[in-house]
Formats: sequence, C-alpha cells, structure tokens
Amino acid sequence: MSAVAQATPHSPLTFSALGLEDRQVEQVRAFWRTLERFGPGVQLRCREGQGCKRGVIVSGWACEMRILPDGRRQIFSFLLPGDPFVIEENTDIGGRGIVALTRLETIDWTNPLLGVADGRDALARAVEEASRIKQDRMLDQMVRIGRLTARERLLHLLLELYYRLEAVGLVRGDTFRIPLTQALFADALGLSLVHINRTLTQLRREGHILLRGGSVTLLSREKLSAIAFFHAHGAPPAM
Amino acid sequence: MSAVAQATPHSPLTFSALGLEDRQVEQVRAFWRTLERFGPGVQLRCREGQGCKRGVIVSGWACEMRILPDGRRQIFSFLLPGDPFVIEENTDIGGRGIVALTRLETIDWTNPLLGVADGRDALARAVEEASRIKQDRMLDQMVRIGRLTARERLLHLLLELYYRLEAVGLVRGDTFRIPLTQALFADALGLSLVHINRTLTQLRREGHILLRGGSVTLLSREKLSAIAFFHAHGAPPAM
DNA sequence: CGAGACTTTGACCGTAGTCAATTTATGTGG
DNA sequence: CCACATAAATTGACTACGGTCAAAGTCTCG
Repeated sequence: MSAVAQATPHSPLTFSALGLEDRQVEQVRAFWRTLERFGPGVQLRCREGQGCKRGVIVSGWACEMRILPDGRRQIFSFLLPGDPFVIEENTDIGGRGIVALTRLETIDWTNPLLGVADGRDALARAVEEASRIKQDRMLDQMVRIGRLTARERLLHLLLELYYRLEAVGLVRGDTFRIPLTQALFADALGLSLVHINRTLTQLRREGHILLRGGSVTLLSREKLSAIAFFHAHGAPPAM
Repeated sequence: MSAVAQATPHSPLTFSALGLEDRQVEQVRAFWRTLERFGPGVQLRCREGQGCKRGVIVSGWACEMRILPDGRRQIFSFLLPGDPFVIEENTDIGGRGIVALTRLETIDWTNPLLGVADGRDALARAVEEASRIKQDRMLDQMVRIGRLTARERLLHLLLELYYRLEAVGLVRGDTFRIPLTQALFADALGLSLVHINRTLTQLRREGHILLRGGSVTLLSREKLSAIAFFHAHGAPPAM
C-alpha cells in the first residue's frame, strides 16, 4: 500500500504486480510524468520520426481497429486499464489504429525504468505474459467472428470483458461499466448495428443479461460460458 | 531462390560449394539433424514436459486452428515453407493446434545455432520480423472473416498466399500449387463448404481465377487486389 | 475396378443486412 | 430547470447472403 498504489485508483494491477520497492519510488514518479490524456474518438499516434511508442492504459477504454477504404470497420481488440499497447508508425490504411473510446490516460513504459534491473525484469516478464494472453484473445476473436452465431459472439465478448475487468478490480458483483455503443459491438463482432440491437434485446428477454446506461450484468456466467463456448485465459485458477 | 524452400533430402549441394567454413559445417549438420517429418492431418506436438517447441517449415503446408466442442473449426493461419512456428504445451481445447495439411518437413531453430553469435543475431532478427508480419496477417484474417463478403474473402486469401509463396520462390508466372480442399477454405474463411464452392465457381466464370488440380492462377492481381481491398505486407517495395 | 475423398448442383431455409422511421437518452446553452 | 440538438437505441418491412440437406458427379489411388 505505497503511494504508488494510491496513485492508481483505477488500475490496481499495473504496479502491484511489479512488487516495486520503496527506493524505486522516484523511478515510478518519473514513470508517471509520462502520463498522457486523450479524448473519446482520438487516435493515439507516436511522435514524428520515432519508430513506435509503447504504453499502458491507466484509465479508460480504447480499441485497435482498421478502416477499409469503403468505410467498413473491424475492431480487433479492446484495451482496458492495465493493458500494454504498441503504436506503430504507419498509422494509415492497411495498418492498425488505436482509438480512445472514452477519456483515456496512458503512461509510457519504455524509458523511465531503464536501469532498474530488478523492476525491468519483472516488467519485461509482465509485459511478455500480457502479450501472450493478448495473442490468445486474438484467436478467440477470430473464432467469434468466424464461427460463432450472433448471440454466441455477444455473450463470448461480454464474458471476456467481464473476466478482464474482474482481474483489475473493475467488476462489482456480476456488474461492470461498459462504455460501448451498439455500433462498436457491431464493428467488433462483424455484425450490423441493427442485428446487435435485436440480439441484445433477445438476450435481455431471455434473462441472460442486463444492459442499461453503460452497465452490464451477466446472470449465470456458468450457463453463458457454456452457451458461448467461452474459456477464460490468463492465470488459470487451476484447482 | 530460397535455400530454405529448396532444401530437400534430394539436394546434392556440398557445403564447400556454399563457402562455409569447417567449423560451421558441424553446426549446419546439427541443424539438419533436427529435421522432422509429419503426414497430412497429423497434429504437431512438443515433447512431454518441455514447455514448447520452435521450428521452421522446410517443405509442405500446415495450419493453425481451433476446434470447438461441437465440431466447428476455425483456421487462424496457414504455415508455408520458411515460416517459423511455436508449439505450445497446451494442445487441447481452448488452445491452438498446428496441423500438417500435406507431407511436412520442419527443423528446430532453438538449439543448434546457439553460440554462433553472428548467425544468432541474424536469426533472431529474421524471426522477429517474421513474427511481426504474421501479426499483421492475423489482422488481415480478422478483417476477412469479420467484414469482407465471401468473394472478397476468397480473393484476399488467395492474394495473400500468392505473395507469400512468391517471396519464397514457389510461384511460376501467375500460378502456384495450393494443397487446400474447399473444406479448408471454408474453415479458414468462416464460410460453409458449399458456399465456398459456389463462390469459386463464380470467380472462375467471371475470369478472375483458374483453379484445378491443386493449382491456382490469379488473373490480373491488380484488379483482384482492388476488389478485395488487399495490400501486401512485409518488405514493402516502397520505391 | 472399387472405395473414399473431394467437388458440384439443386431446393429450400434462416440468419443477418439494409433502409427508413420513431423513440429514447445525453448533453448543452439559455 | 427547460428547450433544443445530437447521439444512441429501437422497431418494422423487406431483402439477400450464406447455410443446410441431400444427391450426383469426379477424381485418386491402391
């Protein structure tokens, strides 16, 4: 419970996982000086000439997406508090953009911790692990849009978000805040806005979910997981 | 003229012809001792207890896929000669399996080259680059199955395979060998076998492609790329 | 030549898309 | 606190892309 932990009210995972010692607090302060803020809809970009930028989401949501020349969009993944990300230089067509979905805060994790051998290893390991889990989620996303039905896709995505947010302490009971419009669901799941609406309505009528005013509640995650073939990734509780 | 793609058991090349120094010959021999063969349909697995296995495809095709409990399949990517791959321990449900689609030859790239400083760096860089490009292709795959129509998906995938195979010298003119059944196309593109068949028939009738007996010809890649919103990855010709 | 795998075709169905209008938040300035 | 503007959600009518089922035709290879 150091000053560090208190400085991250929205993101309990990021630093506690690193086990920083007191003498490293100054390093962390430097870390926080790299804080950046973005408004909803803003695309994250890296400085001119720099190869790329590596950061971590502190608060807010973002997404990785591509836009086709004719306007179709595909969202690849959602970035939640605690998630590391990399912005590539090539930000335009054919690439992958990162866009803030809410007010967003990020920090840089490349420079400040250089030289802190211990923290660096822990950080590297944590980021590597996060990267591995993210790859798994990319595969989940492909299965969703490639082989699941609309209702399965929605439930599968909601379950993923539930467990990711739970891991960073952003779930209360069975409920969490979700700043996604139905248009964003559509672009993430490869469906039309209208069909998302109808499927959500159906799921509500069947008593599977509650969804209003930016909050979702998943009733009986057990049952929903079975319906949507969902399996959680990351640190498995094993038994 | 890729050495990797062409190197086969029949290759009569002598080491002296390659200009290798004596001390390197043993390294290369060790390298080739890790050659493994798999038959079509066989799933690649790692030794018991080992964390994972890293290899490179020498000849043949494979794919990464997941199978759902109810039998639905999603193919994530195809592995072609020259492609590096990693086999994870957890090979079962919820994971990602690598399956040979043809007779397959692979080599290990972890042990043998350790200690060859120069080669190690080059190898590491090459694999890192390959990994980056593969990530980009994963995003392409998501756009395909999430936002493209059946005809666009097929053309987009065929174009990807064309350029990847061209890069390793496996294309002659506009034509290349493609060991994929229509069922595999279906599982890769999130469509049904029947619809793949109809779409292919249509593309043939329209004069876009030739496809018979395991060979494809792409007529006018320019036009097809425009239709399918295709952009090649990897070493960009830039100008 | 025969068995099995693969492809092709037809008939019909259903999930999801499109278009368009209406209703309901959400938010902002007066 | 209300009026208005805008974004988001909802609903209906209709369309169509793609799925399913089933049968027949081809190709391969032992």
